[in-house]
Amino acid sequence: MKKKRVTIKDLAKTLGISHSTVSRALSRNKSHMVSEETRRRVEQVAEEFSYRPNLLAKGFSTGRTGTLGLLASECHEEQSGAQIESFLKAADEWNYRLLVGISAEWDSSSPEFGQAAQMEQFVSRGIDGLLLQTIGDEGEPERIRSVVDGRVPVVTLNYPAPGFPGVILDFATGFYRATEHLIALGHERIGFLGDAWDGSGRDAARGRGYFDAMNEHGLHPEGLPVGRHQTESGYRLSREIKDRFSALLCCSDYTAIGVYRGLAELGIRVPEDVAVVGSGDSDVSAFVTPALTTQSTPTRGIANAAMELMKKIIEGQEVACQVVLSSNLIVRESC
Amino acid sequence: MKKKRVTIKDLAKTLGISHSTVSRALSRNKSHMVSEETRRRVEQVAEEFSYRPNLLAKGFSTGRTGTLGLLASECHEEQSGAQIESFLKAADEWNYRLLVGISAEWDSSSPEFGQAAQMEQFVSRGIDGLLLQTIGDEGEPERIRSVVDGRVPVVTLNYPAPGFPGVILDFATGFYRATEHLIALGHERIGFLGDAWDGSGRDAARGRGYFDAMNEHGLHPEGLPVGRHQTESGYRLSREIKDRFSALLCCSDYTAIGVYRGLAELGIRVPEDVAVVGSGDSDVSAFVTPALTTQSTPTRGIANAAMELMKKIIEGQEVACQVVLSSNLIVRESC
DNA sequence: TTCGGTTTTGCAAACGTGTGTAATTTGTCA
DNA sequence: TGACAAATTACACACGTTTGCAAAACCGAA
Repeated sequence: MKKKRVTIKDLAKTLGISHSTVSRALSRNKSHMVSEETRRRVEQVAEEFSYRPNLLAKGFSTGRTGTLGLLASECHEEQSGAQIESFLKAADEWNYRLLVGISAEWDSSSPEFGQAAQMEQFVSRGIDGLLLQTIGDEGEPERIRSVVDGRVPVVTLNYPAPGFPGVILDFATGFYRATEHLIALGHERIGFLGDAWDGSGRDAARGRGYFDAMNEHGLHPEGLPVGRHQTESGYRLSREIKDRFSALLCCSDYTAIGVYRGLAELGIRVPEDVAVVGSGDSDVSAFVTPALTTQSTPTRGIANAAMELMKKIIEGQEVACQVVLSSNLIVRESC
Repeated sequence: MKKKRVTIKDLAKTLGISHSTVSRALSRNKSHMVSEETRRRVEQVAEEFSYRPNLLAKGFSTGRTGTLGLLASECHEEQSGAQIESFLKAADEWNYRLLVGISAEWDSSSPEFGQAAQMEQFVSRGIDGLLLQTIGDEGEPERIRSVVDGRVPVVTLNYPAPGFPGVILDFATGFYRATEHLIALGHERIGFLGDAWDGSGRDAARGRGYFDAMNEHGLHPEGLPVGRHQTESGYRLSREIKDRFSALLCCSDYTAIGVYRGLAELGIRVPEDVAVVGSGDSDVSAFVTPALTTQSTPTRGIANAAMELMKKIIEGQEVACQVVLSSNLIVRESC
């Protein structure tokens, strides 16, 4: 069943030349070392035999595979999916393949398949670079360093790790503005739904913006930890809101949609009784009722910036350590 | 900067034995060819040097890489993202890595980066199997065969391709039941929102179920093509609905949510004036108002079934050509 | 024709691992 | 102690490609 692949040697044999010449003829940048004449003949035979290079062997030989590793965080299923898609498209445009993994927060019972193991797997498979979307304190820089150990360039995503280049969306300023927006509307009891315990955690940056804005206006910040950002989490938490808050900042659109539902069941109206702000500008956010005011999240922009950074590092350039993308508030009907 | 990796030869040298012995000592299934004594010594030194096998070289040598290719369709960003995540988790559990690609419907201006090219890339990279989620008539079996050519086992996803094993969710029966459900509620003017032109297309199976149910009850089926399944599509289409229909079957939850919004703006109530059914049982579907009646879509089940199938094929077993998973209707408030 | 230089080609090694086969060691029994 | 089988190890090659270096071919000029 398994057919033998056509190799470079097969071509060489039928052409009556050495396989190294064939190799040179087919490699784009070395083709000046081969006469135009033979290059054409080689290409013709290659076409005829529908030769496909063994990229495994090529990568093994050159140390370059044209493959990047993407270690994504399992945050909110749907939202992180959109981000993954953006990376896939960006990588495709830069002519890279992507080995994708999800750092397993969901099953800590088998630590051997955790983040570090995935990273090692990727590195062993000869990736040219690693896109790392770590969560919370899982991403201790030393641990990353110990695994990768300067062998593979790393670009961190939305999580500034000292010493590693990365791209981060400026959630802090985004949430700062969102909070100010709510304050300007007259709100004082503004709650924060997200995991920003003691200044770290998944939503730490958003939390910082929120805290700063509240403090500067002499207001008392108060937050509710969410756990996994799912619609259900927002629904569940809405029970604890009652009349504690007149406005809510959610770290995910989906959490916000869950809040919508929960509040509605309690007879609390949005935005009349409670204003709600989301984050992510997800596909649905503009179409729920009331349309959700949310923080824009340019997944394609993040992906492109990360790829650009990665490309530069691979090519040996020095790069600015952190690329910061700004996020603005998309004001709709929910506040 | 780039450090040299510790190889099997390095271990051999410090141990004063040949590298082939080291190889055998470290390989799980051949370790009976090595004395217990040396196996221990090898493992100890390997640990000490923190040896990591070069999986590229291993794959090159053995022809097995432990990597699968997943060629996903860009359907609806969020929904396909959830399915991709399920595959990643399933693959991880079976100890496989996933090379992920998206068959580029979004940029047909560069056909060289289309589906066939991605498949070739994957095959050239030495994947052990290909998970293929094709759309519409893009997935002509001959084309797949010409690229893969019996070299790599293929499992198709939600798209039965003659001659290829695959796993499909029984959308047809699911939509048949959904349609019957609506008919039982007294609806007669039931519209279908999806791409099932002339029996093929992305939503063909759903369309079949719908058509069958309508015909069997002597009702006139009528469908609106959607294009990309996004929330916005549903919103846009809702303008064309007016009072043509008293019930709508949407091939995606997100389309349904868009319809919600559009109808609301026109002063049409759900479910009083128009009943709506979605598909996908996405995270948000239970939390929109009214909670969406939808067709369940077990992404994990699909992923697991596909992995199981793939594993069997790789191990050389004969397999049933199509695994069919059933889908049931989750009745909520929208009809 | 011969020389020097340039272009083109071939040889051989390298990348890290697996594996068939032969060589060596070990163990057992007479 | 010697012989023979069994267990263990070493040698060498394979996998497909790239690449440094030397050899060959070519070309123009003296």
